[in-house]
Amino acid sequence: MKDQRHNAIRELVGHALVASQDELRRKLRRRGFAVTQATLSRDIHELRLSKGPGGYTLSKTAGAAVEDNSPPSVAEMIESFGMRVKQAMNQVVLGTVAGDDTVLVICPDIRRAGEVESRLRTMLES
Amino acid sequence: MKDQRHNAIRELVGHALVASQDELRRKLRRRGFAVTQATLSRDIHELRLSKGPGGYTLSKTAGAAVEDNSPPSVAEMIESFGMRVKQAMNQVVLGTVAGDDTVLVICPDIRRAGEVESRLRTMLES
DNA sequence: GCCCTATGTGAATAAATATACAACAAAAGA
DNA sequence: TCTTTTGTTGTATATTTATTCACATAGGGC
Repeated sequence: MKDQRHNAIRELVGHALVASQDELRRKLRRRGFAVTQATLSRDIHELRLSKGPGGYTLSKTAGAAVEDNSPPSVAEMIESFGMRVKQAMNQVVLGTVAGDDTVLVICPDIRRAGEVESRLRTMLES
Repeated sequence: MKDQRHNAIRELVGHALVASQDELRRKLRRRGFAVTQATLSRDIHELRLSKGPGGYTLSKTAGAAVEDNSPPSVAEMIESFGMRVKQAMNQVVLGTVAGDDTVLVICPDIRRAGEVESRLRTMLES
């Protein structure tokens, strides 16, 4: 019975928008499968379905994804502030694209500013 | 801040397994975004993310989820440069103790400078 | 026959997610 | 400036989904 029900679920989510498990339950009942929401929660897990803006769908690829507890990287920070790096004389400017905040790194001399800029670019590329 | 938070969310779900909105909330907090689950529910809807066996993902493509040879963290960088955060009027100063380089964040106004300082401090605390 | 283990299920409930509403702030008009 | 409008967010709560527990059934070995 379970395998048939799984097929019916695949069929349903493939052809119609199914927005919740309770909706799925009602649609299945019309096809002769009378089960509870708890069972459907388990079915959805077994079928590895995804729920998104278009309701439940068969998941395309199971992304492996790794655990991440690390503090934010420089690249992530600069990215999240939407910044770009540019050197001007002895200063390195991290200006926002939208133009709100501007970050200025003031160095003792031009050579040092070049080093800082290069290092920041390296960080951003990595 | 909403756009930047959205970028951070995209970044996070692309690189790490995010299994719930509360987990996402904790990870965002380490990046300086302190918001509630309710806000993340709205963000996820706006970003049209899907939730499946691999946690939240961008709807369009299944993220490749690469191994993480991560760039240096903000905390590490600021720490390694021996910097301290301080707000002065509409500016936030990340000054080196030894006095070589000085980083200046220039904001449109004092309130915004307060936000930036607070966000940087949040990043450093976590 | 009995006992044991697997599996499947529902009811109740825990956990996760969405939303109504109020407060507030920023932007737009007057 | 003051007022209005629009957008963002948190709190509290409603809704939805996952899980725990108990029970039932099917099959295998004795």
